Amino acid sequence: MPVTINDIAKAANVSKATVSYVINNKPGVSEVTRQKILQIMKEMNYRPNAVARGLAGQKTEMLGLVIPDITDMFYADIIRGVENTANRFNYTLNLCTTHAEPQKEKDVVDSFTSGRVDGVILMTYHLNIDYIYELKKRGIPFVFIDCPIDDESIYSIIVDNEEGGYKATEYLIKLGHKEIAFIHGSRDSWDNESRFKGYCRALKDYGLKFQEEFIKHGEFQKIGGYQVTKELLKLEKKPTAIFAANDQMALGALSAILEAGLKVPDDISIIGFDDIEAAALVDPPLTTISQPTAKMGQKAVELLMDLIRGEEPEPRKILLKTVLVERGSCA
Amino acid sequence: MPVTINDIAKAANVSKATVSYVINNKPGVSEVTRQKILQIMKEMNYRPNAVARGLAGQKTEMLGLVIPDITDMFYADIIRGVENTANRFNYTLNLCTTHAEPQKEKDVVDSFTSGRVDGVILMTYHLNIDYIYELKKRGIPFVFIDCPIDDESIYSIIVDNEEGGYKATEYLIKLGHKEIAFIHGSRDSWDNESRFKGYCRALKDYGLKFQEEFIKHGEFQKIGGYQVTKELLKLEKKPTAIFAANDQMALGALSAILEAGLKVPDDISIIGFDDIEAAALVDPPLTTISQPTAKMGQKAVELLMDLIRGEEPEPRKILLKTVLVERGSCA
DNA sequence: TTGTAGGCGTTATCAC
DNA sequence: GTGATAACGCCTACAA
Repeated sequence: MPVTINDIAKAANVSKATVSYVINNKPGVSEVTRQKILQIMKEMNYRPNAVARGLAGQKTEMLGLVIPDITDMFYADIIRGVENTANRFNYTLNLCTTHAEPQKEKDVVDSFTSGRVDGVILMTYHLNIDYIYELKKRGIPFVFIDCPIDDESIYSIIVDNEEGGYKATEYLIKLGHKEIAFIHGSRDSWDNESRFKGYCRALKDYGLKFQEEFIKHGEFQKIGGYQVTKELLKLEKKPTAIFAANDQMALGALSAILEAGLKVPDDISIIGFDDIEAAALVDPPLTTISQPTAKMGQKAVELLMDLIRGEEPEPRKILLKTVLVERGSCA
Repeated sequence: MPVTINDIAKAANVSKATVSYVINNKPGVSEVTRQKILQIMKEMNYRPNAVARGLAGQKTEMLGLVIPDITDMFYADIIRGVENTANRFNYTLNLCTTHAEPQKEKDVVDSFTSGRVDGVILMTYHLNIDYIYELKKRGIPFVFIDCPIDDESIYSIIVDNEEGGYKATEYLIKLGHKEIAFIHGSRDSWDNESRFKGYCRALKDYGLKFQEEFIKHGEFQKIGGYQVTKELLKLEKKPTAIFAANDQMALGALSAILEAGLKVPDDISIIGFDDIEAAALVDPPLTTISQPTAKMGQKAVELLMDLIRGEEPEPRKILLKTVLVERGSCA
């Protein structure tokens, strides 16, 4: 049986109210009693019960984080950003992974709307707008990262994927490339679409023609990138550069090219997206577009904290820029 | 203001006790009232407050996880194992990272001993035996993973690092190597010491002599592995194989060797430890010793659940074996 | 400056 | 079967 505020009060010969005051160091307690109580708390090794405080004070100092997968570096970096920032606010993290399963996403979010946490950061792919409106009614603050839904009222942190796609393509164009292939990720992915839009816009801005045969689909998988690159290499007019919508596919493309006896970047340039850890380790190291993962986590928490404090921060969308990481796979 | 059990009770014209019974589907409620209450709960979109349940029932259905770093693949895999298993028990995860800082480790553990969680899984490097005994008095169940302290009374999951070190060395020996270098990790690391012991034991068992000049220190860092390998390559009698105490250092060693114009594994073989993601991606892919990360997480949770249930499981130490992952860096 | 008492939302122990 | 009512440990008016 852990020691409670009552035990302290008895031992110190005061009421629990007084003890409570010193716990939360509020004014209105004489220095003598305060010191005495402090002393006794230390002696008895007292630590306030967080659950009881949560009930009484209506806040748990915990925040929920819903994320697809911890073992994916991209998410791991976000989580770290979230945790570090949460700690700054004396908040602790309740983590749930969904593996991007629709049902799991709902279950997890439901479990967070039971008073367990003061607010939730969401990274989900399948929650639809109705559900999210439902969520708003539950009265718990939440912030999306990369929200797949375009609704002005939802607080969210957004990465400017289109600008990233544009930047990648422009980089290749400025390097002198005119025949640039694009490897799509998942068809229904918002991120992927934006990157593709950036690609198209860059081509257009620089007066390059869009070539249907250079557009492939790799489903965000390494193997996908590998396979479609093989197809690309069979074309009579091969591309001189490949922009893959994520690094995994770029890595796949890289293997395919090397396997065909060609050199990167001498024969073909490759640029990826995400800047996963492996990107720096392959040979040649992969040039890519890096997402500001730590900042995404940080901004999400800061926004959420404002909401928890009852503020209504504006704007509701925070747009973060990507950055080009030049390594050795483009020339 | 979320709807409470009282609101439901009023709406259904019963007492909250009755509502509570149906929430926890306990017997002793007529089918009619049960259905009626269920109906109303759904209509009013009621969900029980987890914090209040925690206070009343003395359990939070959450467990704490103290770990150095999420962005390290090794830990990430462990976390995943923990989370999956915790979910099976309907438990959710409260995650805290320490970055292996001594003070942070203490703070975090302290914060978990405030009733916030039902039990804690610890992966720490600096908590000393006194503190741990202190912890036991607090009455909260805890399980260590890779406990750095050798005390029979502490519950912990242990990886047989020595056997892993032995296995790696033996593998090289059987490949015909006689000049095997060893790159140490951190000097004060328990894991590292065990791996080194395994290395020494294997040399001895196979009648190979221990050569001081082949023993280097890389501090578990890639750059460290790189630097000491450069030194190794300057020796008049170079080693024919290198066993690095972790993959990061092995990767560093790999770069150093390739940079020197030598081939792996033709000129020098390399074996690592941990099987991080990058190990499979480099060229040549790294042969390494893999730790059973998912199982470590799983076993830790299972053990902890027994403790939470008030059992006293034996034995208190669970020893897990490593596995050799043969790839292309040894010949 | 300190104490009393009510409340936070549940669970659990009794009676009825 | 169902309903009061007392915990659970803390916070916070309000009173003294």
